[in-house]
Amino acid sequence: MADEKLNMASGSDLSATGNFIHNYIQEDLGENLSRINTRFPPEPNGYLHIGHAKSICLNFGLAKLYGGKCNLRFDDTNPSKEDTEYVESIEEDVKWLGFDWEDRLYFASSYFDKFYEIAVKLIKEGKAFVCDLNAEEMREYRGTLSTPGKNSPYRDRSVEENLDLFERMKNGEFPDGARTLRAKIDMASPNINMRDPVIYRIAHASHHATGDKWCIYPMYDFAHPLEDAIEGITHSICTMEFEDHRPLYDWVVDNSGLPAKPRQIEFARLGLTNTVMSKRYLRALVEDGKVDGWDDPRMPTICGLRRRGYTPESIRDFCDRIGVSKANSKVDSALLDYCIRDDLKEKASVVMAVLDPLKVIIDNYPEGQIEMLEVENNPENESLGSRMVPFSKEIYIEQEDFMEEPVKKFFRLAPDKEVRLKGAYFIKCVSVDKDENGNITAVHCTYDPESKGGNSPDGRKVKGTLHWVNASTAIEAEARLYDYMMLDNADDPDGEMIVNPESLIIKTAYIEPSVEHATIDDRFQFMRNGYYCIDRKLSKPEKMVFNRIVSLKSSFKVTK
RNA sequence: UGGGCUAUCGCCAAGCGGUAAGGCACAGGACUUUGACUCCUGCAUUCGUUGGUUCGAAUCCAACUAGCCCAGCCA
Repeated sequence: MADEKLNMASGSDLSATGNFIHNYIQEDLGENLSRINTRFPPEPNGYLHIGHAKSICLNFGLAKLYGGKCNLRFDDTNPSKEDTEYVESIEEDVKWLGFDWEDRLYFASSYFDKFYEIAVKLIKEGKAFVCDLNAEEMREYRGTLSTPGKNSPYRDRSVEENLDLFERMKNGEFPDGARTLRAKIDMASPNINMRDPVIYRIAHASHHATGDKWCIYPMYDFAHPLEDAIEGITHSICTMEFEDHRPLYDWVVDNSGLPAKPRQIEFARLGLTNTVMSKRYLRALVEDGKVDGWDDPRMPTICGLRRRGYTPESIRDFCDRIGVSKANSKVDSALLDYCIRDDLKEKASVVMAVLDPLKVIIDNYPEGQIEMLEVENNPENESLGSRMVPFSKEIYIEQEDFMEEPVKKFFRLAPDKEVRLKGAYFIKCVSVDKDENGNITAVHCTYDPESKGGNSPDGRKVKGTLHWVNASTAIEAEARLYDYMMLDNADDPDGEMIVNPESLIIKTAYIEPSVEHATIDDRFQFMRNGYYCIDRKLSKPEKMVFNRIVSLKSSFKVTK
């Protein structure tokens, strides 16, 4: 089932062009490869967001499509930033998105011995050296974007001395920053990444997985290609900023002595309107208390989207629709909205809830009577069945569904106008109660007993159908209405982060009693309003809290 | 400014020398016991610009222009 979905999500037609990565893979498959392997390689230093979801869908999707495997690998080569807390949340998120790495859960840190061995090999071959330059000196020697660097004075140490020094680095004889191991490539390269890059640094830090076993750690540029080669990854897919690193990636693979020859392919990161994606800004929002943690329902994090009520299916569908290219881009958040509405429209039961109540008194309805009316749960999906909804003399409708002086083309309730109450009766407005200030306090109607269920035997039509809720039996719950986290494109890196002040509006919702036993993964459409779910963090049986996942579209505009 | 990359509809994005797919958004209309959904219809004589090659160019060549990335002992 989940597999079918995945297959569909990644396009099952092998001849489909899809994107440029498919083209590369198909070329490679035609030549020297019989199958492909990919990997999703997060550093466990933070929470995953929807940009990672794009990469996850891409990597797992490609592997599945071309009959290969996708590994989950933690790129944990920098102990000062990493923590097991993050590996747990990342595993949870990948699983929740619907992907399965089976038994292929790997850690860069489990290859530390192998990396060390290869570093020693490079030293012996005269391809790496221990450098005593400090950070500042190294920067000076590196040159600039437009001027070449110059060789480190330590570049020509003997193999023996390098071997000795490197071992002593490993043994903890030197403090952090005292020395580095560098690849000996070309200080005059126009590509700065090739100017004798550091491949090992000293860091007396405890590693989340290896503890205090090591005090030297490999750099990304050295470790990553080796991780890929060791695991037999054929296509190492990463984001565009690593494009300049590809020559170094290839250099490391070529000089590693490892037989594999993974190919690095870069694609553009996901940008989304009305939000921020960079870890730095997301962290700032959390730390400054501008949002309710990493899982705030406005956040683009996977845990935030999950708490908001997005389904894994909708996120996969989104990732599938946005495509993959090398061009910088920013996808309209309206597409994500579309994806979740599209997924929920046949899955979610439609219930009635009123957020801005206006009391309606049905004058000719028997006092004290409550009758149960059967209403289908989803007109587009009969398999969702039906439920019973209580109805009586006093009900609530939305304030916006009544106008004492209706604007043109207003076909909801107004004096002397007749409308249908969904699944109940036709009602006609006969009078209005007002307080001393002239505010409407209640609307009086009469109902047509013949129209039970919502149709009149005489065949007369009404233009409007309103949702409603019985006043005496409604559940009072909290409704949290969300809007985009950021105003338009307010992610100004230099300015203060301004969260959209209307991104969270809390209201009281009066909901029909059928939602009483709703649990965490239940999702509903509040009729004519939007899709909602239980907030997994805040909702309690005695005081339910619903998150609005996304509103319904509306083409009705009041034109006074 | 050295190197790398990118530029096709408001937003994504196919296209790979034979005469501009698709999705979202938007606008009309039909339908409707959700002003939702669904269904029709419309939405790039034009592919950053300018030249060139060709019977023919978004696709090839040249020169411009604009944007993004790189000078961490981060990933």
